[in-house]
Amino acid sequence: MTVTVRFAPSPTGFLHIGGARTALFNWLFARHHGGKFHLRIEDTDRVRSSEEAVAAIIDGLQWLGLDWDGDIVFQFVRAAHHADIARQLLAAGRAYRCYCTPEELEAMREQARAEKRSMRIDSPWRDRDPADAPSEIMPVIRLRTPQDGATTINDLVLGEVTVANSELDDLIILRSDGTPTYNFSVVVDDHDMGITHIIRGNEHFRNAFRQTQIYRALDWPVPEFAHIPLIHGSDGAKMSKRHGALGVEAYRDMGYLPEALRNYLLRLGWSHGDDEVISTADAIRWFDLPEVLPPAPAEVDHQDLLSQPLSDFPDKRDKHLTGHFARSPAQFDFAKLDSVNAHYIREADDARVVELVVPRLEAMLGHALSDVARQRLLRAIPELKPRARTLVELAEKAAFYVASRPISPAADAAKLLTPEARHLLGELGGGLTASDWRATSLEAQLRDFVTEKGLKLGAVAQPLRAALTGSTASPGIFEVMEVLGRDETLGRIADAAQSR
RNA sequence: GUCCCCUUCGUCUAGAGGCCUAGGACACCGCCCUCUCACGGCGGCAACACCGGUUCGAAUCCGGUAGGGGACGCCA
Repeated sequence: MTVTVRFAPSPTGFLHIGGARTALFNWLFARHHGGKFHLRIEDTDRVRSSEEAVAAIIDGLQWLGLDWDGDIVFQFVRAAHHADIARQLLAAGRAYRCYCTPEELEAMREQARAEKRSMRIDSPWRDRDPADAPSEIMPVIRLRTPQDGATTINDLVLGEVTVANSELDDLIILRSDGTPTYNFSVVVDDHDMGITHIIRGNEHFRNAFRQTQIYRALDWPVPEFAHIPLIHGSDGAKMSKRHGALGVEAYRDMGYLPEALRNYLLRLGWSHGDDEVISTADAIRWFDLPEVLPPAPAEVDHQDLLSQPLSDFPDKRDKHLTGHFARSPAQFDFAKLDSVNAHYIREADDARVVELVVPRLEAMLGHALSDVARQRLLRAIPELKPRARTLVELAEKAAFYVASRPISPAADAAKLLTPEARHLLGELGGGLTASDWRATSLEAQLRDFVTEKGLKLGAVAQPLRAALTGSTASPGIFEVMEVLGRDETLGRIADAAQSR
């Protein structure tokens, strides 16, 4: 049986960070097993769903590099099919029509709360004669769930969990308007799509029990469940669209690289020993869920098993083979994301970083960058990369390279340009004659200059930095001069020397 | 309130009864490198929620307490 998983967001907004991680885990699991990763849009809520949200989800997945297999399944178009299945359950006596009004249901919940009971609904129509049905009320269809016993789920992350059936009420599978409900549509779609493993956020854990009961009513095999711990905000509460969660495009705008976000998200609730930086290839190699071993059949030939080499039985607990899931929620931490991002910026290809930074610079400057400016950027990038944690920072620190003369120094840099310093710069400008204009030659010249003057290097380098970059912090000043080139460097020095 | 889950440095985590004087990463602090800022290197601060039990031995197994979270819709 080939592993088949799905990511099933509802298109009611952007692809938020929790959804992105769920998609990542499903994608990794499918790729690890050479299986299928499907995308299903759960758009049955016609009021809250939107085309824009679908586009945002697709855009977000593509940016993250999470490619799905086959066509996107839209749940809404399958509603008639879902309703048919629900009516089959009704015909088979495994579901029934319930004529309770919303007011009656609310009263039942109130009473349950007052009696400190679980807030479940006991519909009187479960056993009532349908002939008593009030003609003016359109009924819903409820699943006739077992009232005794318990339902057990062997969750691949949480382990075996049992809930008494008395805690689970007869859930509605078809609304009074004839449309199927979420839990029911999900089961039918997952079955039809051949989903073998359902990996999703822990907020769905309770649904696993209700969905299990639907599978059983339908006599369909129940897939494996894996409920992953939620991501919490810094306040310790669940991140949701209405509570602090941002769309992946917000992270893109904040200057994070997709591979950095993937790496960070992967490490939230999942680990592989002490590994922090994990390539996508390694992630695919290591990401797995524990096997659920079927009960050993009595006729297994143990002697035969013993004769096989041990290597045929990889120990899934071996940390080099598989990672490990946390069972408790993890707090999102921008500081760590920054650090991971900084690492991937340093690793990134220079030309790629330029392409990512140019639009940001153009937005800052308000005009398109010239070819000269782009060339300068490309040469500056190696010095810029270790100084930026995000592309936003990188753009800010790169701006002086492409700014046009005269540049305006920041306040603290302007302070360095004292009359004495300006005089010194004027002298220096005339003496910079390095023919190759390389950092090493320029450094040699400058060092000669300060020695001659009986100064320390910093006494000239800092005013020079202010003149060339407009800042007190920048890449090495000789590298800056090289990248800027002779004309621009001498021009900026002259600007500063003559400034007042 | 009911049900379920969870609890190791501030945060993400390693840990599978003796390898633990509890390891790594981020953040923070100090030192080194140094023309500034970074990067890098070295060092430091810092945690097994609590109480019992099992055991020669418990972060690890069991029970309880406390705390946190999730779910309790004709939403998904």
